[in-house]
Amino acid sequence: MPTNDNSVNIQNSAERYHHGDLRSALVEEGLKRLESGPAEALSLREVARNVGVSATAVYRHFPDKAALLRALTEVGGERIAEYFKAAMAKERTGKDAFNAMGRAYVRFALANPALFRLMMSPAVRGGATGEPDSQGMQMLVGALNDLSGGKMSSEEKYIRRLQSWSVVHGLAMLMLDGLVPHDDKLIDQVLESRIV
Amino acid sequence: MPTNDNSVNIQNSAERYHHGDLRSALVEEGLKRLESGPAEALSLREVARNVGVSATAVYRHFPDKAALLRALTEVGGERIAEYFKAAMAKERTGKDAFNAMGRAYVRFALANPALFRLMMSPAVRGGATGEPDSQGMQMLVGALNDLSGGKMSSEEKYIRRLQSWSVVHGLAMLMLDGLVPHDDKLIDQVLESRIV
DNA sequence: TTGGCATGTTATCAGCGTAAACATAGTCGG
DNA sequence: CCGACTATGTTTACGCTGATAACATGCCAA
Repeated sequence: MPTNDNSVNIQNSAERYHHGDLRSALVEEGLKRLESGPAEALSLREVARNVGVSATAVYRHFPDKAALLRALTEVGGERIAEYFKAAMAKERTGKDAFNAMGRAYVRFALANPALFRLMMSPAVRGGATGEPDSQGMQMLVGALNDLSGGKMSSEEKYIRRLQSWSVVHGLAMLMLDGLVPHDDKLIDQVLESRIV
Repeated sequence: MPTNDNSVNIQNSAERYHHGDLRSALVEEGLKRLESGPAEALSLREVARNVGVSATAVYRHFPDKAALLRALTEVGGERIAEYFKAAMAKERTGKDAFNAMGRAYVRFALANPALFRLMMSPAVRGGATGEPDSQGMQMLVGALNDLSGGKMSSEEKYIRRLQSWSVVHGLAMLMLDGLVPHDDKLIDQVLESRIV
């Protein structure tokens, strides 16, 4: 028998008084619910119910609903970073890399609508102004900086960065909100030709 | 005494059983509440309370909460159209006109955050895909079409239109979500230099 | 072994959207 | 002028929600 088995003992967790790893289970269930509806339609009670635990058990792991949602956005940050990594792995040059990142950004948004919205929502990000410091955002900013040529002032770079982020973010939101049809080819076309 | 006085008889409407023009009052109060918080934080009961009417009176004028919100977006459509008209009145050439419209778009969003979000939210627009057919959107589309030169195919025009809308919409959302500081000069800079 | 602490539960509260039944009053045909 | 119809209000009630307080359980360390 191994001495360092730190995995949680499962054995039909539904019947045990203590769940074992309730926090993770709540996060996982929360993510699952975000796949079938917006964050506003996510109720703590439903999450608890689906995990098989009382409604108020959630409060042993999260001070309130916003805290659970914040935990979900952290997972979202990790996931979009994976999208970016995969996109960057193929394209290496500045322009191609940024285009790949842009596609990844929009596709992530379309693949995870509720989660993406949640990640961007100010209520859950604490209302603090400034770019999120997640790994994914840092990658995006890096790609944007690589993209802009060396002869620009730092202010010019900043404006370029904002322009690029705006196109990508705007396209993602417009598609998410059903104002523009979801169409992979369209994403490429909008992000490709670089004159606006 | 005039014979054709079709104005509502006011006289201390709080004490009369019938309100007189409850529907308008509800819409007005709804708009006021949107000035101090997001649409998700707007409750029918609170609106009714502030208007001085019972909670369920709302249902004589709107089948459900979404219907009231939809009425608010209609007012929003009229208001953004006014922004656009004012912007277009000054600048007439294609490029300047579009820049002016873009500034108006972003400024409207920043001046009416909750209302703007509501107007874009798919839940309230019935979930139908396609551009909203409000007067404001038609003006925006018109300006975008004017902007693109005559030598483009209609598909190219469409892509250009999407790109322009994406920058403007993206910048608005990023500022609204607190990811980019609210700064009038920044708006001009991002919308001005046309190479992305 | 035992006592404390982390982690569950039950009971309860106020607020929400909404439906059903009832009340009031303005309008229109006789 | 009067009575019924209809539009528009109210009261009551239901089930859902987020959240707090008090109580129960069981793991772990002294």
